[in-house]
Amino acid sequence: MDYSPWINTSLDLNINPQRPHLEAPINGMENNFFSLGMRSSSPKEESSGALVEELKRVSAENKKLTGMLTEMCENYNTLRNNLMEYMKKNPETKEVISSSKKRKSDEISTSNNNLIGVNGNNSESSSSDEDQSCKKPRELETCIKAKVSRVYFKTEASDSSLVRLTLFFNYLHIHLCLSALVSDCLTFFVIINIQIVKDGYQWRKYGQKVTRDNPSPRAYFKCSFAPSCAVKKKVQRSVDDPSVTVATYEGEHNHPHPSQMEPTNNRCRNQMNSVAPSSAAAPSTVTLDWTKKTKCSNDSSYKNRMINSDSKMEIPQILVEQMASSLTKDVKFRAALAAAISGQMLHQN
DNA sequence: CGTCTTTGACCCGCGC
DNA sequence: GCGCGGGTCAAAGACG
Repeated sequence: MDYSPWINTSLDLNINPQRPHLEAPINGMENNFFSLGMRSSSPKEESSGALVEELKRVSAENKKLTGMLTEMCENYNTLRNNLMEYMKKNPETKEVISSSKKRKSDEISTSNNNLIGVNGNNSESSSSDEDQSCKKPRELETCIKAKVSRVYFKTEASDSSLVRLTLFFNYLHIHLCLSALVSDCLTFFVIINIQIVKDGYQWRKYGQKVTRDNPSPRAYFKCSFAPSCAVKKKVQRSVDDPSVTVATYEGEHNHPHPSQMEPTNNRCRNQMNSVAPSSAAAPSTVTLDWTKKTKCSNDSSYKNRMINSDSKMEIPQILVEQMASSLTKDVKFRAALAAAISGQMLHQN
């Protein structure tokens, strides 16, 4: 193990490309934690100057990240406002009735929930062939009888299955109770992947088809969380705007939201956290189950906070709460934290 | 080895 | 009746 006093907290944001003192490779976050706790042999005169320099660079990076986060929050607020305006202007979209060429009669009576049309900027762009066919009177009648409901979501096509926010908490000064124990500036570098899963449910892909009016393939999913759940989902990129992915939901779940159920094992938890394969399954990353908040309709307090708060600072506060909660639950984090504390205590003794 | 994804074949409704 | 097109099935392969 490299007991170098230097900790590479850089995020490579080109804030300061020249970092001659950061030559040692970083072998993961645990190493950083352990090296933090074990460092004791370096003269403080040498480390203090470099630490100041590092602190400056890290501060610049943190400033940039703060700007990125602020921009992201602004975009979110803009999108949400657009949605609210659209919902006000087009109240009928809440009750859009769609048709379906159902072959199975049992699917007809599966659901009777409302349909919420969620379209951001171009409300018509994401209209699929289903809702267009609904405009036909005959099929409209069929729709009413069938009470087949659908929920339309508009998502970024950069990730068709989930929106991944990678928040870089550059030097997350976890002082907490440690500030009393740690004499030096204890700096943790934490990369947190927050996966905002679209709905949090568990889906199984059972088909894919290229439709006539859209070159992008349409994927068919079934809810696989409960065998008796007949909810289906279709995911297809918008024909008008390929950068937009449209998910069409059919039916109503006959089981509680997965996030509301306590996972029984790690595998189950992993499946709940990601409905699609995660490409950034770094060993030291912490995955936050964002779905616990974003789709938990029963959590009225959180819902009100999200709806009523237009302040940009509200979201970071929520993020902080979730991060703190997830960090404390993470076994690796606790182990690394304990190692760091014990290392510092040994160092002081 | 179990689970999930892929993909070609098949089924079924609808229009002509 | 036939062809088209959307939706579904299921075997095979991929993956962890």
